[in-house]
Amino acid sequence: MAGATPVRRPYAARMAPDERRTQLLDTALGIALERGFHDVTIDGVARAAGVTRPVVYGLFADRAALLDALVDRAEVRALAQLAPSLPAVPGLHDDVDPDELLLAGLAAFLSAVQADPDTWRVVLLPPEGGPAELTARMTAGRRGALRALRELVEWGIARRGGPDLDADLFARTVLTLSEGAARLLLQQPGRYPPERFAAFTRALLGGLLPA
Amino acid sequence: MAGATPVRRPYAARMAPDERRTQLLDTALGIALERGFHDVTIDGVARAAGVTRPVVYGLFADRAALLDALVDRAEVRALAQLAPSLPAVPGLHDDVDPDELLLAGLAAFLSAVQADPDTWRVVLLPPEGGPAELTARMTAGRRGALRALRELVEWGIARRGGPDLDADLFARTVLTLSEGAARLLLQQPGRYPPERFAAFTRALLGGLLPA
DNA sequence: CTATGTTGCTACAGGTGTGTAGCAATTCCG
DNA sequence: CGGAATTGCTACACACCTGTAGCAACATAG
Repeated sequence: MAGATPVRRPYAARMAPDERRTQLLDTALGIALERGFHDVTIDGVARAAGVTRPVVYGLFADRAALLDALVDRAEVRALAQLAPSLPAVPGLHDDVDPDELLLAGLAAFLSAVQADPDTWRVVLLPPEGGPAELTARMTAGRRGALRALRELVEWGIARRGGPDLDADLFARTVLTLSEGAARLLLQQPGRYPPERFAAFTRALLGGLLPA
Repeated sequence: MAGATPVRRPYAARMAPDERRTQLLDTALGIALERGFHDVTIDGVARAAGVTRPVVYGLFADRAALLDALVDRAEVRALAQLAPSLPAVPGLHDDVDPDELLLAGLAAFLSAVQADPDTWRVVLLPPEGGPAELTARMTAGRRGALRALRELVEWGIARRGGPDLDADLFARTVLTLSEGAARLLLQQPGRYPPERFAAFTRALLGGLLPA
């Protein structure tokens, strides 16, 4: 039929590098949330953004760099939201109620999650499938969180005078349950509003009064 | 140099289908545990097993079927180990201590994990990266476990007479923490022996005595 | 209405994986 | 020892992804 009309691709809207960069990150974010990190490919992102691969390569060195930038942005955002409400470890005799501190922390965390769900979805996503660097990175982040929590918890246990709990396990418990709560909140905000977790936690802690 | 000697591949040891099948599943298991489901490919399994792809295709229809068989086997094994110690829901007035029931359940679970770590590693592996079917399947399994747990927990809360806890959240808490404990046990059995979790749980529950 | 920089595109070369058709080596049994 | 029957292998046709080199379209300032 027709004599090989080469069919040039319609030119994508031009965009300043910064703008394109965030557009591409948003696109990558969408794919990561839908199908996991392992399905974030340069090719896929380019197509989803309506652009060709070289455009992506102009802004990110390779797939690893793209993913890195993606979680980097998420971490920065997440921390920015959280930082204001991160409590320092009080002194042993300060007049601070450990239970209230924990509840306040949980509330702050959950409301951050609620305020910017997609960011937190990334942070909470299992790193499986990403390159090893990514996994290492996210594991390191979790370890940091755990360390900070453990200090708080040690203070809390000493201060509180209830049962003498294993601080390490308790810190892990708090972290794990908080993440679990966040996941439920993200999946079914209707059924699992923050207040529900607050009430549950309060009931648990209330039962744990010092003898 | 040489006149195109075609270099035939050394013939792999012949094997009856059933035997080969389990060999391939074992190989796939190894890869899954090392690098996650997403890196279990027909090609990779074939190579790791010292065999060519058609051999694998002779036993599994495709990658999805292979993964399905893999987790299938793991689920069967896991359930077989667990079934003997799965408690039925006691009557409201039966003479059973809910705390002891929970502790016994945890102990049984952790000792199953310890007895067959690789099987449980599969069950506890995040399904991310596998095909959607796999994710659906593993999610369904978790839902089943949760349903069973919730019934037990409802009984326990009523029977116990402590604080009136949200049964759904409590069941989720137990499930999440048990999984977490299993993961720790699998990663660092030295630092996190089953008794440590038992002691921690006992301390927690002990603090929760009915008023 | 050009000239120049910017942004995007095409095209290539290569890697790894999927799934299938048809042939070749082995094994086993008469 | 000589056929089946069984088991494994080679080869092919795709599909999708990675990176890169060089060209084409656009935008804007003069």
